[in-house]
Amino acid sequence: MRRRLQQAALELFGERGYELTTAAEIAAKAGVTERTFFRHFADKREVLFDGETALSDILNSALREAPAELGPWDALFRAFEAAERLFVENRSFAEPRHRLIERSPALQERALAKTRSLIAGLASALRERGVPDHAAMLAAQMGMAALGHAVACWFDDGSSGLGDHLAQAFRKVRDLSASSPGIG
Amino acid sequence: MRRRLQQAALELFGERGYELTTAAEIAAKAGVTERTFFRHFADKREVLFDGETALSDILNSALREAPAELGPWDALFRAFEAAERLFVENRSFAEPRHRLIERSPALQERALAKTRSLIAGLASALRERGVPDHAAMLAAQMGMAALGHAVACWFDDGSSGLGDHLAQAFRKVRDLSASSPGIG
DNA sequence: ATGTTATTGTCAGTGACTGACATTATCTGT
DNA sequence: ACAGATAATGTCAGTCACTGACAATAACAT
Repeated sequence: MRRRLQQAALELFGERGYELTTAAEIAAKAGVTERTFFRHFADKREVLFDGETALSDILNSALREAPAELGPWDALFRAFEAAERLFVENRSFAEPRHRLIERSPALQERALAKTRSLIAGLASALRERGVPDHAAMLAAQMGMAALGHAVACWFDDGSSGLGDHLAQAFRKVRDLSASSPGIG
Repeated sequence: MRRRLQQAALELFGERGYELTTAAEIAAKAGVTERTFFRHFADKREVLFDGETALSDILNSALREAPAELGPWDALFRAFEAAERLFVENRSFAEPRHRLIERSPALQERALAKTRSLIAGLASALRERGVPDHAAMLAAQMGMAALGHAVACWFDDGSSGLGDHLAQAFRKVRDLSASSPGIG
């Protein structure tokens, strides 16, 4: 049922756009009532954000299983490497979805919130590895920024694999932050 | 009028919380109609997010005026230094507002969106300095993460100034990303 | 005083979302 | 196959965010 609703929503959003599609229409297309729609999804946006637990699970377990002697930055890199498969497999599904989100501020807000909760999960896993509170959040945000950068470059330039772009992104973060402001 | 509405909203949100306060109540407390409220603010959340242009302006002009030979990381540091005053002066107003936002997912989403548009502005200013497209976004995100970290530490430990925390945050980013994943 | 313009009030309407309760599957043990 | 429990769905009424259209009023220039 959830799948049917998600499918109907994707198609309608694709045709009329997110704001011009009512929840009742989605429900009707799926053959149910509007009320049923809101029993499956907390709100209209949520119908597009449902596969995110998989990524979170992979990242968290990868962080837990990473060698204890690894620092947060290397641990994050390993975690993202472990999630590479997920991105590659979902690419064809993720791209149209991304275009939808781009066109609607409301959806962008929700996407940001989802990313934020992913970051919070990463930070929490880093804290369990002994990283201090705020530093864990900082590292998680840096890592997520690097991941996003890698994915963006990967979308632009498919000739290299996501893994290559990821390693490059991590290097870029190091190089960008290499100078010492406040000293010079 | 905007001020009156914002003031009324702040008080009501403080008493009953954001979700339990209706736009009509805010308007009534300010002595106007609900319709007038929505003429001044695009939506109910926006009443709490209105002073953000000041920060954006300072950062952008600081980035434009920074010496051209400075790399993105140092330029960002200078920009944040230029905005320090703004944070110090608004601290007493920002703290209760922050507590309100923390308590409401809807407000958190909006706050994230505002931060995002700030980051986008930074990235755009960096591009004008010659930083390539995606790298500009990456650097802007890193900088914003550092700034957020500095502010968080500053809230926790007021004994040092925000400037000190900022320099420390930028150092932390460098140190965290210093290792070379994929090599070891 | 008169015309202009910006701000507000009024009203009717749409659409997201919720609570309460009835109805209908779906499943379980016998 | 049957009765009873459990879960998913339908129905309905209602609240609230938000919008468009138009009237009323205030502020201001001429």
